[in-house]
Amino acid sequence: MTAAVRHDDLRRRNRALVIAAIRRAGQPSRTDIARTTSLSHSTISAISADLIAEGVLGQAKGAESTSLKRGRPQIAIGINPDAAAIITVVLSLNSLSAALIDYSGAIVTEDHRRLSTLTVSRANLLAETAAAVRRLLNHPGLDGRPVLRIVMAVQGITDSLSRSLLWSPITVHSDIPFADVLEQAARIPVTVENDCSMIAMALRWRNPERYRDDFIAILLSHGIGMGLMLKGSLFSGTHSSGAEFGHMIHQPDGALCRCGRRGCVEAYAGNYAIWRSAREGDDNAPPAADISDTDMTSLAAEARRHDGPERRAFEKAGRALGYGLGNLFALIDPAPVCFVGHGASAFDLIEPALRAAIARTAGGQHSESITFDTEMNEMPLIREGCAVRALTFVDQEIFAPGNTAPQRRIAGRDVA
Amino acid sequence: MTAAVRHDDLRRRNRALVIAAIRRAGQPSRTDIARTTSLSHSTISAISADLIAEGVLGQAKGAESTSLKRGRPQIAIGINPDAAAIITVVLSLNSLSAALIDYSGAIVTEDHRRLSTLTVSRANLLAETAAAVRRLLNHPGLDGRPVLRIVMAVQGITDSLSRSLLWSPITVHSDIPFADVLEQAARIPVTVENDCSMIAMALRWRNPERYRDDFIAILLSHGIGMGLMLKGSLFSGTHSSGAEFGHMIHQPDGALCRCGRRGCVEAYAGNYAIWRSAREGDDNAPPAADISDTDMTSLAAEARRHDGPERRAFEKAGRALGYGLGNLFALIDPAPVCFVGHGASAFDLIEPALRAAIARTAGGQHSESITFDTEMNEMPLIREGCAVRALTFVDQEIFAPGNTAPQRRIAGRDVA
DNA sequence: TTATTTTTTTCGAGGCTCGAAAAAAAGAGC
DNA sequence: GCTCTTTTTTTCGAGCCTCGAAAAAAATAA
Repeated sequence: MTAAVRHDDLRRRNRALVIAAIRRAGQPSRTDIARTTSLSHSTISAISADLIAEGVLGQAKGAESTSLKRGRPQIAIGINPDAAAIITVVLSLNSLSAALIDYSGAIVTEDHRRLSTLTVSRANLLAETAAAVRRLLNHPGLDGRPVLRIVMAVQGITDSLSRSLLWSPITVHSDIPFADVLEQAARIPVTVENDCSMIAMALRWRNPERYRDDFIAILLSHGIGMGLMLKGSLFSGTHSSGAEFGHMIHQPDGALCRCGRRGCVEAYAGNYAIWRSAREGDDNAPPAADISDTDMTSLAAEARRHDGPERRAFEKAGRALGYGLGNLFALIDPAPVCFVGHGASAFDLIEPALRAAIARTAGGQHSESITFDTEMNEMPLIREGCAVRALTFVDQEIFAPGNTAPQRRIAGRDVA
Repeated sequence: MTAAVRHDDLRRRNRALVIAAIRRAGQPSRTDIARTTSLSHSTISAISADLIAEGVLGQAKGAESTSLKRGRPQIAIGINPDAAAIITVVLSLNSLSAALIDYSGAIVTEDHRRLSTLTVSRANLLAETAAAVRRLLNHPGLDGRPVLRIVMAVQGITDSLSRSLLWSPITVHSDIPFADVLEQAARIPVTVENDCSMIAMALRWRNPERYRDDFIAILLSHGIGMGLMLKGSLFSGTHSSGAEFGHMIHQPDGALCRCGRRGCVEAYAGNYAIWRSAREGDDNAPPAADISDTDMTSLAAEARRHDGPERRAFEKAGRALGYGLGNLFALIDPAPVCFVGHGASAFDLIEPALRAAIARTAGGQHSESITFDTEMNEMPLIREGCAVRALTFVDQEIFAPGNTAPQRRIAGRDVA
């Protein structure tokens, strides 16, 4: 039983639809928008006139209308970069990085800091995060734009309302109310998301051909993360961000996992697990805290050079990932997969065992036809995903209503 | 990017909303409907007047208005049972059962047949199904009602469009186009669904307190099936009905499953697996084709009587189910679970091992608080789920439009 | 300079929901 | 038995929204 549809929902949704269409197309004409949204020309005309008057959109008056066609030239409409701004915050192991992004999606400035996440106190972690946001809010490049949304991505489990980090491998603290604290500090709505979910958002934004409605992003790094897009929307658990692929049990009573349990996929496929298996040969040894990317690169090089424990460690990782993916496919059916992160650079070592394992599962009936993709660098993807998400929020919630003048609302918000 | 919202969508959706509210409430007044739908009184008045004029609803003129309150008495509105009818078809191992159900959800008549599904030819299977539908269409109790939808439930995997049975353990045939064939035979829109999905629908209908937005129905019988409700809608795979919980791999290279693979949950928890483990003690023995419920009951009795291979077989089943559920919970977070089918009668033997296994998985952090429910008889649930689904279709697709007179459309449909 | 073509805007029609007021239909009180 | 109160339902006008058709705008082609 869906909610009742009121009359003004109509305009709200169609306004959001128009903004989204422009965002995707870049500089479309009104006719283009009418075609992609399947709204009538009159409606597009009315909505875009409103949005231009409100300063959300701008007419690209630049003489780019070098159309060689006959007839009245199209007038390109674009997102007005100065209409608003958003902030992205990415917290990962020993690093805190924030960015100020204008309403068209362009980066205004970035702010990186090293932060010993494993040792920092709870209060300092929150204070550092708030300080990064405050630095961006005071940045001259902001230039008076109202900052309307902050989206923060963290490795770990967030609550289903996207307000707190419930648990994370990068800190000893749990239930960290980032959204509450940042909202208090900045007076701007905040959302806390899982990093891999943001990777999935970014993948769809970058390559909607391949990553449209159903696909899987798997982050291979110290641990294993997953972002899952199903039927066009991000999958999340009922109480948390869920999708804890790395902690599905691959082998009951198997290798010791960083989470304290046994036999998790991560306990075979995380960096620490591959390292442990290759160098120590003991699945029950306590996981190393941090293994550098360089270490993993040389481990992979060694595995490529000759047969031995290194090669077998990567094979075991592939086998665990394959069975895990196969179990996932049993539930959701096969879908395109993108392996993200530095671990993806060793995908050649992982792939054969992974495919062999998938072929032995229910989801692997057409395992040859499943395609994998790799992307070494996860950080830009995470930031981009946060930006897409934040801008979508702004589009839908702030600029969509149209009943009360949005300018006033923006001006009324305490920004700096 | 959702589709454009047209103006007439509004009425269509609000009409469907009103019908749904009435279906759930039974005999509500217009004021009741306004409250539950949060539409205004005027709108409810307009919509219900239309629907009554079209014959979809009826005013319960019976002097049930024994309200002791002051003021104008409420006028109860109800679904008009004669407005339409639907047919449910349930195909399971060696049984084909269909029912004719009126628009209020009451059963008009039922039609059971034994059918050797494992040996019947493809053509005969389709012919028998079509014949069952045809018998119902010729039943005098139909009484001129237009039959507007057929929903068929089958054990097995259906395609994502709900038109074919892709694979099923109850027959050797695959890719059986039930929807096409039945539509050809009856000239009525047909949907083919997974039986466990229909169980989930029925559970929510029966007990929305417990089974609201997120819950899991697990069918314990010869094989293991699952119906999954997530965020208020039935979960399905991207290409098929998906949710093949029974064929998630519990133990790589483990027990031989009916599906030919090794280590599936079903290969430990299906009836044949429990039987095999208790009586043969060899996990690699080929699965028995059919084990009667009586056999399973006596096996369970023996397991309760004394320690031994019987008891251990049920424990192994519980362990497999527990790890499987734990892996599922890692992805979707814990949710209420209902075990359905004859196998649920041995839940007392399964539960301890099941809970112990869940506690060792990522999803089992609060494993004590997870509640399980059992329901021995799956057949009524499946039929009820089909009925709910079929009636929802009729509500939304047939009676919602309102632009063209529905009466004409109904009359124009070739029914008998 | 005129005709053609294409895009954009304007305008009226038709629907929809909503709030307020009116109408309807009972019980309560004297 | 009559009037007052209370509650439900209907009616009516206002305000939006989308759409199609027609008009206006702005270019090229001849």
